[in-house]
Amino acid sequence: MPIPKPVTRVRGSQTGSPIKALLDLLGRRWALGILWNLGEDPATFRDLQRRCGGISPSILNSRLKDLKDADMVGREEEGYTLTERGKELYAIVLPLGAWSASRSEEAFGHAKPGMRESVLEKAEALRRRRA
Amino acid sequence: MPIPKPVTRVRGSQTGSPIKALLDLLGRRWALGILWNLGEDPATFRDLQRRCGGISPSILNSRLKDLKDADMVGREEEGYTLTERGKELYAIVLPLGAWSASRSEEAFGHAKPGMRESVLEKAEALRRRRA
DNA sequence: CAGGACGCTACTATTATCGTAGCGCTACAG
DNA sequence: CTGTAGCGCTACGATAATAGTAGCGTCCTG
Repeated sequence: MPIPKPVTRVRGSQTGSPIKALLDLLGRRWALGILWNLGEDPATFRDLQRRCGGISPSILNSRLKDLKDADMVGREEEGYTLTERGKELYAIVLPLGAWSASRSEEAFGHAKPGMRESVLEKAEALRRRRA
Repeated sequence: MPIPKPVTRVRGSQTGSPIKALLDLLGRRWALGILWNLGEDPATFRDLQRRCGGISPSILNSRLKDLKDADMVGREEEGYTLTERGKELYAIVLPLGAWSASRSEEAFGHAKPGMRESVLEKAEALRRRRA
């Protein structure tokens, strides 16, 4: 099950080329958030729901379906988890965490205490894992 | 949940930490697409509209406003263009292009003619520019 | 002046998302 | 056995986001 097939287009976006399909998938609300929250460790449905700040189950399920169709997440014993493809994607978007933290600090002058660290730790953790 | 107050929040998402705010912003439809299409060179309003495949002007304008508020895009003589911050972000998501192309190719064996090249050229171009 | 492109705004129709309630299941305690 | 609790998920009405089309005012060029 490939990346969003060029056939399954969504409203308006004429999803022709791969990049458009991808941007389209990631452009759906919570898609990136789910990817992000599954990045470090698997999570159960309700767990994921909590991590995302109380996302409604209908949407969570719908998004999970999208991501499963795109072969980004799979379902294992421990719950939902990223596939190889999902992990690759996660690795790509990972820098967003550190970047947003530093940028936010610069912009609003107040990074949330602990947040920057936790984000950077995440990045660090993955880097170590991949080494 | 005590929270900082980053960008403007949207429906439901309790946009707390910087990363959530960012994922929220990028999670809006066409946000990534606009970023992507502005990556290489500036574009006028209608030009951008065409590049995004006929996105409706109301949404385009709304998204541009969001991105301007987030200091990602600015408006210059030549049209809309990425700010420094926007370029940083673009640099982060740039690999998505090549990745989606290769993944798509692997998945259904046929990259859209011309697309893969154009994507890779984009990456190449930026790399040269930054070197 | 006509014609065209531009940046947008206004408006309605359609869709996506939210929020809550709740079902069927398992586990585990009383 | 009964109760309580968590789980994965579905259903559904309410509401916000997006699509799509039309068009205004402006600046050009001819």
